[in-house]
This record gives sequence, structure tokens and C-alpha cells, in this order.
Amino acid sequence: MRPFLFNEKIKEKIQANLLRWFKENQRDLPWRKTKDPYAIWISEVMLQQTQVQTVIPYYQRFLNIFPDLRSLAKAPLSKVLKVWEGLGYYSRARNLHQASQIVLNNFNGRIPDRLEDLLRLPGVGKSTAGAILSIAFNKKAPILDGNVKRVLSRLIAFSNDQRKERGENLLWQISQSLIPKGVARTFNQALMDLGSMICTPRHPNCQDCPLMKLCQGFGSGKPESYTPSSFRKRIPHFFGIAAIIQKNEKVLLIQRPPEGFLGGLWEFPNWRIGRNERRLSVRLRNKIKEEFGIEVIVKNDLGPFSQAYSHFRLTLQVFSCEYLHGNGMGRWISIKKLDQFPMSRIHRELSRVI
DNA sequence: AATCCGGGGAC
DNA sequence: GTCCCAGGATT
Repeated sequence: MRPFLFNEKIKEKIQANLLRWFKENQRDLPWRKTKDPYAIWISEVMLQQTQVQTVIPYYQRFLNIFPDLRSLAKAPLSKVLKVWEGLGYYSRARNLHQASQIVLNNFNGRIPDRLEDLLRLPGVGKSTAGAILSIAFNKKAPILDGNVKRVLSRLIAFSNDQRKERGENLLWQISQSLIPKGVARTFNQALMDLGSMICTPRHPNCQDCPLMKLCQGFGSGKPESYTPSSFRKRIPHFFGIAAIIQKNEKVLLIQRPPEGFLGGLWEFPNWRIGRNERRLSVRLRNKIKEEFGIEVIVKNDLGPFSQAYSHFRLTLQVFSCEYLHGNGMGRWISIKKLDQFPMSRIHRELSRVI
């Protein structure tokens, strides 16, 4: 297949218009105040599938606690997960932690500035590597995040059907080919800002776009149609029961396995149940006895707690329980220290109602 | 090529 | 409620 190339004049116009626009309109973001590759790496990982406004407080806090690569590499994973708590996609925190140790050991603590080295770090894919190379090192490396995909797709009127047939290689090529010499850092950030501020998914503000006259999506009259159509499957709704088991001033927590869903996070004992199950408190007491070997009295129904995940919805019916006797797995945690343990959102909410 | 992996902002 | 976010890893 012939590589896609803009006419040289068009390309220069795109570059000039975008850079001019960026100079006046760029967002003021905390990670733009630094050129520290470590800090930029942190920001890029946090920004994976996560909106800028959500990331900002996490980024500030993370860098206060782990100001440099060594401090991150030397920290226990549980502490990293704790700082990450609430941000989601916790494998990012695990990968970041592991990658920081690789960088410390194999690269003398310096974030590598070669694509092949970056791609070997867990949690760094092509787009994050491109962002680090361009933003931290001003190298001519392409990025292709959600914003840039949309901007470039509209720019060349790359339809969803074409995207399905041809994949995204074309968009990568264009992203690469557009970068002007010497200003990769600025240009890539300009592409992202355009995508988030002007070339938005549903109602792009074409009238304010510096690329309007050069944009084939605008020319087509239907710039909204170039966002990938997602046939969202109906997500299942799961139900469960959870127990806050108190013994003196402590409660029973279990830690999830280190990999997979919410890996490494702590939670209150909980079990899936059917949608229409009854006698939940009896069910819960039996479960606790079977799995933990602990006898309890189920006391209060603390009500339902719900959380929507990407692929399912969960509603937990929560009961407070009084410990009687027995011993098993799990860990008794002082209620005062619950805040120190990384938890997913719904379990953090439970910890607040004790 | 599909699917898993969180949580939240915007509408 | 829906859509989507500065994606990566796994299968």
C-alpha cells in the first residue's frame, strides 16, 4: 500500500496553523511546567484512558510522595497502589512500579530516550512511548491517543468503515509525517489540545478550528461521523453481599490476588449472589462460616452500594456483623488504619460507614 | 481483532 | 441513562 502523504504545501499549512493556534490557546497543565522525563512519564501513564481534570490532583500528589524515580522504585507496591487509589486501571500502578525498578537497574535511573527501550517497559505502549519521546526529549515520534485519532480521522475523512478495513496504521503514518522538524514537543501537544478543545467527539467547534479549511471531515459536512462507532454491549448487572465483620476495634479485610481485576487491592469479604436471592443475612452468615471458619451474628443491613465498571454493574448488599469465634484467612485491621490500605471505590465507601 | 481493565466527567 | 477519556496487555 502506498504510504499516505500530504502534499507538502498542505502539510506546512497544517503545521503552521496548528502551531499558531496552540501558542494562543494551549491548556495550562501541571506536567507542562516540567521537562523532567520522569514526571512526564508519570503524567502519560495516568492520562491513559483518564481525563485531564481527573488526573491533575493525582499527578500532584504522586509527585509529592514520589518526587523522583528512585523514590518510586524503592517504595513498596502497597504504597504506590494507595496513592493510585480511586484512579482506576490499577495495573498501571503495578506496571509503573515495576518499570521504575527496571529503569533504576538497567538504565541507571534515567528514563530511556529510545523507542525500543521504552516499549520494553511494562505499561508503556506505542502511544505513551511517542508522548515521552516527543514531550520529554523533543524527538520526532508520533502519538495516537483518542484525541489525535479523532483529529486525524476528520482531517482526511477517514471513515469508520475504512478504519475497520485498514486498521490504524494509516493514522500512525500521518501522525508521524505531520511532525515538523525541531518542534515535536509542541506539535504533538497541539494536536492533543485541538482534539480536546475544538475537535471534540460529538459537537466539534469547526468554526474556531485552525484547520477548518484544510479538513476533509469538515468539507464532508458531517465531521461528527468520524468518531469510531461503538456497539456497546448491554453490560450485565451483578449482585453480591458483603460483610463488615467487627471484632473489638478491628474489621476483617482480604487482599485480592496481585494480578487481574483490582489486583492487590483490599476489600471486605463479599460474594456474588443471584439477582433474586432472599434471606441474605442467613446466606452471608453461612458464607462467612464456610470460607473463613468464623461464626458471626449478622446485625444491620447497611443498604445497597453500587458501582458501574466498564463491563458490568455491581450492587453489594452490605451487612455489619459481630464476631463471635473462629479463625481463618483474612486480616484483622484496626478501623483507624483502614485508610492506609488501598481499596477500590466501592469498598472505600464501605470503610466510611463503619 | 476482541476483550479485559476503573472511575469519572460531560451531556 | 450514554459516551468517552493523552491506552496497554492478553488472548
